[in-house]
Amino acid sequence: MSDPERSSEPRPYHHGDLKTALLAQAEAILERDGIHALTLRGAARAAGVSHAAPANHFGDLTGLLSELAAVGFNRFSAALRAAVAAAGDEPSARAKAMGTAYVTFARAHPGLFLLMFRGERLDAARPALREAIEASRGALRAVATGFAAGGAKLPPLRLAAQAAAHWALVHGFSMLLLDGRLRGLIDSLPQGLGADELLDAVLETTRIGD
Amino acid sequence: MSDPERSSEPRPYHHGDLKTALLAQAEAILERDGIHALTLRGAARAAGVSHAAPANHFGDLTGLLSELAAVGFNRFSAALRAAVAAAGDEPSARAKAMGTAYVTFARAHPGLFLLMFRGERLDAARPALREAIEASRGALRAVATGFAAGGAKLPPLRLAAQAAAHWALVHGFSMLLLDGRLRGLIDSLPQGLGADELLDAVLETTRIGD
DNA sequence: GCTTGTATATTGACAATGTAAATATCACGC
DNA sequence: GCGTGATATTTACATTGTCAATATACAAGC
Repeated sequence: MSDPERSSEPRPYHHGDLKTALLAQAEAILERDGIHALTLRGAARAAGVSHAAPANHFGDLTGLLSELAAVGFNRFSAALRAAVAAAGDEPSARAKAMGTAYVTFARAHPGLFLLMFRGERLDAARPALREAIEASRGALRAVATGFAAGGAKLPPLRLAAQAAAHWALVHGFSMLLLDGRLRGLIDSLPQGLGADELLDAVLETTRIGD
Repeated sequence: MSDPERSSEPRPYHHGDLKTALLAQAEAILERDGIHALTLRGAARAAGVSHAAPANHFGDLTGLLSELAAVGFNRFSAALRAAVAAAGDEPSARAKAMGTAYVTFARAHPGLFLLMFRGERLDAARPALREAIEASRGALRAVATGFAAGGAKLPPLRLAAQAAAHWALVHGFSMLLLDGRLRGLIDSLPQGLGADELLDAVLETTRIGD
C-alpha cells in the first residue's frame, strides 16, 4: 500500500493542511529572522509548495500577517487569562500577575508580539484577526475592571485612565525592552538583577488610582 | 547670464544638497504613506534624481532609515528639553511636562516616532544615529533623575525602576495611541474628552515611587 | 592653464518579491 | 462516470534593493 506521507515520495499535488503549515513556517521565520524577512514566497518555500500557493489561503501578504497576528492574539489572551486565574482574588495580585504575563509573552514571542501591535501591516477587517483582538480585549478588561472594582463610583475619565495607565505601563515596558532601549538601565543594575527584577520593581513602585 | 536654479531648465548633474533633500522627501513619504511605502527609489524619484543616487549618501535602505531616525531623535530631544525648560523647577511639574511633550511628539510625527523605535530596521552603529540617541537619552535622564532627586538614598533598583516606569508609561501610551488601540477607550469617554484629557488623567492618577 | 583626483550622479543589469492570469490536479456530489 | 469547486502550479510582469561601470563637476596642485 502506498504511503503518501513517506519521506522521499514525490509530494502530493495538494498539501492537505497548507494553511496551518504556512502559519507555522511563517512564525518560525518571523522569530528567527525578523518581520522584514517574512515573505510569502519564503513561507511557501519552507512549506514545500509553489510560491503562489499561499494566495489561496491568505490572499496577499497582509492576509498572511493578519492571520499570524490573530494566532498571536489568541495565544496572548490565553496566557493572560491563565495568569490571572492563577493569581487568586485580590485585585492587586491579579493586576501584577497580568502585568508579568504580558511582558513574559512579549519576551517569549518577540516577533509575534511586535507584529500584533503593528497595525499598519495588518488588516483589522479580517474576521480571524477581529475576533482574536476582541478576545484579547476581553482578557485585558477583566483585570482593568476587576482592579477598579474597589471604587465603583469613579467618574468615567478616571476609570478609563486607570485602564489606560495599566496597559500603557506594561505595553511600554515590553516595547522598550524588545527594542533594547532598557539595556543601559538594566546593565546598570547590581549584580544578578535583570529585566525580571526591574519589571517587579516597576510594578511595585507604581501606584495607579490612589 | 544663466541661472541654473530656474524652473524648466534641465537640472544640473549635481544636486547640491541631495542628502538633505532626500531626508526631507523620505520624511514626507513616511508620514504620508507609512514606512512600508518608503523606498530608496521612491525618495530618489521625489527628489528628482536617479534611482541609484541615494547610495552615495546612505549606502543602503537601512542607512537612509537610520539617518532619518537620527533626524527624528534630534527633533525629539529638542522638544523634550524645551518642554521641561518651560515647566519650572517643581519635579512633578517637570515630569508631567515631559510626559505630555513625549506623547505630543509621537502624535505630531507618528511615522518618524515609530521608525525611531523600530530598532530592527536601523543601524545603531551609524554615528549620526548613535549621537542622536545619546542626546535623547540625556534629555530623558534629566527628568528621571530630577524627579528622583527627592529621595537620593534610594537603592539602585528603585531608582532604575522609577525611570523605567516613567518612560514605559508615556512610551506605551504613545504606542497604543498611534496603533489605534486606545480608540475604544477614548470613544467611551464623555462628550468633548479625547486623547489629551485621557493622558492628563493617566499622568494624574499614576504615582511613581511614592 | 592644465592635469589629476575625488565626490557625486547616471545608466544598466540582476535577483528577489508581490501579485495576477491561465492552467492543472484532486475530492466530492450527483 | 462527470462536472464543479477548492487547491496548487506555472508563467509572466512591475517594483525594489543593490552592484558595477560610466559620466560629470569641482577643487587642488603643478
